[in-house]
Amino acid sequence: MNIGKWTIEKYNFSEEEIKLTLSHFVPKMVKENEFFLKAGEVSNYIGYVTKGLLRSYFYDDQANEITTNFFPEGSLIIVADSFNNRLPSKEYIKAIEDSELSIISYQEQMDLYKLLPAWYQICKDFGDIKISEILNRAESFQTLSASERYQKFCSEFPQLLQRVNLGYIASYIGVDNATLSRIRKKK
Amino acid sequence: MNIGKWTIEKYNFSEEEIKLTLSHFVPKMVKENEFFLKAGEVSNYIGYVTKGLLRSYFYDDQANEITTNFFPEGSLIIVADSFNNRLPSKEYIKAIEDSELSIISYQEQMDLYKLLPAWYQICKDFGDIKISEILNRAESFQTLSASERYQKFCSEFPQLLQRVNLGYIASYIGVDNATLSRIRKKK
DNA sequence: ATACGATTTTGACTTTTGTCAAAAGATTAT
DNA sequence: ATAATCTTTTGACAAAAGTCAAAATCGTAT
Repeated sequence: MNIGKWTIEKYNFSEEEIKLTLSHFVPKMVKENEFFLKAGEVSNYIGYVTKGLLRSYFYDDQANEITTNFFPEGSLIIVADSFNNRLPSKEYIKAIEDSELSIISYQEQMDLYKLLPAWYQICKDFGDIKISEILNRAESFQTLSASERYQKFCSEFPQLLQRVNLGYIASYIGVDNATLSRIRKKK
Repeated sequence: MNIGKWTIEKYNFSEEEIKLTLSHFVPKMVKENEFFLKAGEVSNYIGYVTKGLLRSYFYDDQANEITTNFFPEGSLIIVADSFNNRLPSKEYIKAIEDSELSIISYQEQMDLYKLLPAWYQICKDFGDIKISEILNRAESFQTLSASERYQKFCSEFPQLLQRVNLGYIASYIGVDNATLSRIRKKK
């Protein structure tokens, strides 16, 4: 089971353990424009995207839709605050394309902690990767101009450029729609 | 041992286990303007701040000093990328005031994993708190204006206002020095 | 192909933020 | 107390980004 960054190879699991882990996951389809999670619900699943593309977003005070993340194949979807602390989510997660996920429920995941002590380690490592990703994102906002953030987005996620609305990208990099259009125009 | 958000109370440790945990920590003083970590070094300690105030910063491409965090009493200092992946740090961590920390080395911490399986859980939970903090920070950049970010900083960290240079705050909220001065002027 | 809706671009204008350099104010060392 | 240094404020200006509304473009369903 090699799932990109989210690999469990390095934990030297036995066949047994791998089977045990995988047996706790179930497949799930999410059709284009359907929700994997709605704001107000408590996130009850971690999802690994095997196919397709989803995005997360929420509404700010002025009811603007703010895109916070894209989840193409190979992504792990965890709505950290909601899933970990059993709180209602602020975010929606919606499929941009027909998508296939492999999901594990909160409860199943708790069971795994008991059956497989390494599961804590795995989850901690996954968390560490998330931390690096978000730090990187915060740093971009802190130090880069709108146009530099767009450049960076393009080089980090070239595959997404063809697959998502520019409006989503604009909001993801924290820029007005019209401004992104102008940024793209000049070179 | 109640250390604010970073509490180990909820893990229902025995006296033994608490002693075991604490025995792995050692005290460390960092005088004003001294470094807890320098860029280029591999971060070898997690530090819990019991007294004083430190900050983390790095230099961007144009050699601007960018403040990324403040660590007053009650903070947990982990330079995630460097500590977890044993990579040289981009960041400096320097004391703004004479500070006292309680630190645990990478190795000691690894030993704790073996002696105390719950240590993984604790570290995962600490990571989850960090994730929420950084997400909150990224969201501020994504959705708030410079002056709103300053307001938010003031209400989130009122104690820091009196204790750190405005220049550090400006950089932390991603705003030019002169701009922050003007923001503060008008009301 | 046509028409509808959604997305993207454009124009004219405003507001926000940055830049640079100088002045004012604080702080520290001698 | 004074000089030297660091921090903060200010002014004049420039650049970046936002706003609003209309036009152009694209995609899809009929």
